[in-house]
Amino acid sequence: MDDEYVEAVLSLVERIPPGRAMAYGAIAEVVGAELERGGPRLVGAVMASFGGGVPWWRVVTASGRLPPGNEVAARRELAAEGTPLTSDGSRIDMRRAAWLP
DNA sequence: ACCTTGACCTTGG
DNA sequence: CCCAAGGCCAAGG
Repeated sequence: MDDEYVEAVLSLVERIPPGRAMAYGAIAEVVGAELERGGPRLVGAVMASFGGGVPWWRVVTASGRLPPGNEVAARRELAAEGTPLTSDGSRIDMRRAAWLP
């Protein structure tokens, strides 16, 4: 992916308010609407390589599952900012937390 | 150019 | 809830 696409994704993630979240697919739709390219998998690739500088814990799968590897840190952040979670606490409740710019 | 690999998504069993 | 199948876009070997 090129820098323009990476920038678009990262700047969008930065705008997600605390306590809310966006799915990879949703991000792909918003960004793709302007740049005419990309998709959920590409967004995932961007976050994997360049997501370190943004609130990556607010980006989850469509079903609210947290990204692999950093569940521990993610849970702490989410709990701290009061993100709506499912009863078992393992996933984000996307019906309530979903956010669109 | 061909094939494999992903922080994906939806549907169906 | 878990798994498999198809569809998806781009990168890397």
